[in-house]
Amino acid sequence: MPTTESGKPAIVLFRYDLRLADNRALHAASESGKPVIPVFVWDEQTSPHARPLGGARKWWLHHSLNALSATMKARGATLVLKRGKTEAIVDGLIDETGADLVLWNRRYDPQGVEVDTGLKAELARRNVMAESFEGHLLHEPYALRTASGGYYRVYTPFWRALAGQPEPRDPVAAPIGLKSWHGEIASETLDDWNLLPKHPDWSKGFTDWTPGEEAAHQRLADFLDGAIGHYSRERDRPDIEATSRLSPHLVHGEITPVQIWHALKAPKLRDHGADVAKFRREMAWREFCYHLLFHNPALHTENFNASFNAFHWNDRQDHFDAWKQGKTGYPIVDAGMRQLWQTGWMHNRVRMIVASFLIKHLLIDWRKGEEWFWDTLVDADPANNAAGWQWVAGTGADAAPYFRIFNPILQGEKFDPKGDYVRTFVPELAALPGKYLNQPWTAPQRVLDDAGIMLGETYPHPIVDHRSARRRALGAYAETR
DNA sequence: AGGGTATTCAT
DNA sequence: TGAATACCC
Repeated sequence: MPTTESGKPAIVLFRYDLRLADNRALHAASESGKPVIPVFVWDEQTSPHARPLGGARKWWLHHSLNALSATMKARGATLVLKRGKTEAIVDGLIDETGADLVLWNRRYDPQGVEVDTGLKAELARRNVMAESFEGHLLHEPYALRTASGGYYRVYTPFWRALAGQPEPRDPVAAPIGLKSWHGEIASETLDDWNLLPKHPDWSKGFTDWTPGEEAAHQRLADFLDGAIGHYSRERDRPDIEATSRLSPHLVHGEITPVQIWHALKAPKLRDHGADVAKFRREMAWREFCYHLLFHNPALHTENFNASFNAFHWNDRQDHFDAWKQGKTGYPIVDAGMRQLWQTGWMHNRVRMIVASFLIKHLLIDWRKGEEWFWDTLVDADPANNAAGWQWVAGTGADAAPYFRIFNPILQGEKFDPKGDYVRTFVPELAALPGKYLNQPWTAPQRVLDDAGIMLGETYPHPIVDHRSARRRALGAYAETR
């Protein structure tokens, strides 16, 4: 559009796409030559099914909005904050500013789609232009279809289909000069939103993280300079820095998978083809989960495989509490749960172990675990979290077979061979020799004494016995088949 | 992206 | 007798 066409402003809606680069809506607004009004809309009200943001993500959102706001300010623009129903907010802004164009990046969670579909209809009714753009996936969900027109329910064919797609679009640069709207617009303030945790101690351990677009790209650069070199071999090792840790940046849209995909083509990675390929496959899991969510709005509340609906879950609160607090008596499980609470994040391998433990050893409903993760993970993702839990539970798409029950002792020994991870997050076991580290209850009394451990006092006895819990789970699952 | 156990195989 | 293998859960 020519820059002279209209002095009327364009509204750019920000949701969880807190970035300037590869932001197609912002880019198009800027290209239009119109003055731009950037608005972050926090809408948990339009859709009755909207899921309120968890605590850890609220912490992240607070800091990420601060970062985005500052970057915008440096470019002469002001980020407006609004909370409430999207349509009402946009209507109000149009009335206030005379805006005749609204732009946003598409979302793929069903509640987001619902809100944006409603908005589009409202704008059409008002005769205001609306434009939506490809959002935070490599490919639009409707672009990948099985031969029979359905969506993929199995990962491997999904991966083949994705790998057979044309390269994802090129990322777009951050707009060079943002022509901002200079009228006064009432904005809410971050302080009003009370995003930071009420228990201030909680987020004290979130020191590994720097929310915001700049930090996201720094994280990617660090990963490509370092850990990706041994990604394929070490990605399952929670004691080693071998993963990208990009997930919280991705879920807040500070960086896009498209940017990452293209960054993986850097010449310096030429000798790491296997690692890059492995990482791309993990990116494809994220994509796969979003496809599942797109087609299954209740992915976090309903068994994907309905034959599990009759399954009888255990509701022992004391077991659930022990799990949440990292006091199950199984060191690798407890280390994971404490890493989660202390840092807002947990290594993926350990997520599978603790989830398997909750579901199979304790027979507690996967939804309860999913909710806890939703509240405590800085990367809590509507698609990955729900699909991941269902995968472990055996209720999900392409799920782990029901009889696959992780042995927390063997998993600890295999993936934390030196015990560094357990010793970091379960310090009361730090002096225990590796031989007993994942099964302290088998250590001779003298060894426990030497390590300063009193089972039942300084570290709990196992809350369930592995062998009998395993048998119980197999029996319970067999009944539902 | 597993575990447990019986059986076979290789010293 | 311990390491691979097979096979079921």
